[in-house]
Amino acid sequence: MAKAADDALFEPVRSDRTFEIVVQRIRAKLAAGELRPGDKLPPERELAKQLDVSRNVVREALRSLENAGMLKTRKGAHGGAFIEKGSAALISAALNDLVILNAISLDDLLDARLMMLGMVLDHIAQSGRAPDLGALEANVAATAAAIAKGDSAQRVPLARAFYHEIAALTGNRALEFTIDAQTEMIQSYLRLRVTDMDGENLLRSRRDFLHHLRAGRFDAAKAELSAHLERVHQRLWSVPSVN
Amino acid sequence: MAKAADDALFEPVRSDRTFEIVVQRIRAKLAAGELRPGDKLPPERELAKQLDVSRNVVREALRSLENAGMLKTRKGAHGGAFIEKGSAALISAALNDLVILNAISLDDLLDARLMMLGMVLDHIAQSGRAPDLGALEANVAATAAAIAKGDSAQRVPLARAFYHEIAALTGNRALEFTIDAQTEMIQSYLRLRVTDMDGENLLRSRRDFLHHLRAGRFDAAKAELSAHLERVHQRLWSVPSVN
DNA sequence: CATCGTCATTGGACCTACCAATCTACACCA
DNA sequence: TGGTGTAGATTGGTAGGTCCAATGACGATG
Repeated sequence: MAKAADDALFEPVRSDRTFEIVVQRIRAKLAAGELRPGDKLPPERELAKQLDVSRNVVREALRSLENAGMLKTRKGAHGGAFIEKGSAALISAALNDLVILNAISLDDLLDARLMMLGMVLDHIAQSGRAPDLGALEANVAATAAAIAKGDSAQRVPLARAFYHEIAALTGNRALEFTIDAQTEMIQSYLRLRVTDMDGENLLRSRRDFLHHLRAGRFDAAKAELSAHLERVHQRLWSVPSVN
Repeated sequence: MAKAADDALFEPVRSDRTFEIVVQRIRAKLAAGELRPGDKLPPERELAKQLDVSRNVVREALRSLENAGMLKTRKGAHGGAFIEKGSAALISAALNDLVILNAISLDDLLDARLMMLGMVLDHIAQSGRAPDLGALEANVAATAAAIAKGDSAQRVPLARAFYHEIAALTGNRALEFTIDAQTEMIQSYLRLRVTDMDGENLLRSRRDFLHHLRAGRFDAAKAELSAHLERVHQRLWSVPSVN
């Protein structure tokens, strides 16, 4: 019997597993806009009955969707599976897995982020429009306040927001998400390794950066950002892991 | 009974669901290098016995890992769950979900990719080193051959490879993966909407691009790339969906 | 020697039962 | 009256069993 020529005469009758079909059905409803963030799916038992599959299959499908960040489940009386709105966590989880699998190095990730932040500034410079720096100003002010109060718990989310606002200067959400994902991923490593950074230095760098931006000196801003991140990254390797 | 102050005195004894713990265990073995791509996990029944959980829980855990692209399962005698090596599919799936959830628009994604490709060229230009164009030359040659033979099936993967090789010029794997993911994601839309592009035009653009690169005219190369992608994207909106 | 059938292995699907968390409603007591 | 606590209903989480289906190895058969 001829074993599968280059173009098979017959394709498999049923390649997909049942739970994958269920996933596709739900994804389709999402793509079609029939299900929107915040909506609740029917209970597992009900869903199983409607789709005529076992509850087990439904659960495996929900697991896939939940893992992909499209769902969250809550127990109890008015619990269930709720549609989430997308977040950078989707991408940062993927990046994290790629680092775990040794497909990319942390070094490359750091460089890539630096390059992309620089790209954002280049893009702004090239567009000729003066960027709206309100969010960045507010962020630096909040950082100053947090440092003054010694509130180090606030520093990590503020740092994340800082880079987010830089990305947001482009108005391109795809870039925002990508850079957010990189920041999240890198911060999850920093949290493990660095105790606390010198607040004064951080603040000076942030203010210089902002100052350059306001004056339209994008190259100088880029250099400042670059220098700051270099210092941070340096720290990442010099401090031993706390693992 | 005091309801949860800002900093809870006691954290929940067990917040994680059992299958999540199983996922963490397996991820940990991956991160520690005890499990490497290609390795096989024990059979579900065996794993359930070892971890002292139900087989159901094991299956849900495997579903999560499989969905994250870290595993693939095969049925049958010598089947099982095998560790995968990472791929851009992880990120492109995440991007796809974000588009589905309306968190980002296809437009932004197209722009972001264009910006990042430009960034790569800027980076090369700035580094001063002459890039190794071997892979790109080969790709364009293969594209020419495919067009001459009328082999349109080869065109899509060749186009993907083309952009991959551009990203690879940086030697930064994180960028490679990110750009690959964008390309994959966008191609999955193009495949739905565009019949076939004019081969002659494509080839001319590719050759011009390469010619500029060889001569070290990075800005001209960038402009050519940009113009080409503009044409492609134009097409994406002008041709009605076949859905 | 090729071909076919058999069998062990392993993932895929189903089912039932029960546990655990959560919210509602209502009875109960101060 | 009003708060308090308890019972019940709803719903996800876990257990553990049965059977089916695909796969590959091995041996029987022609």
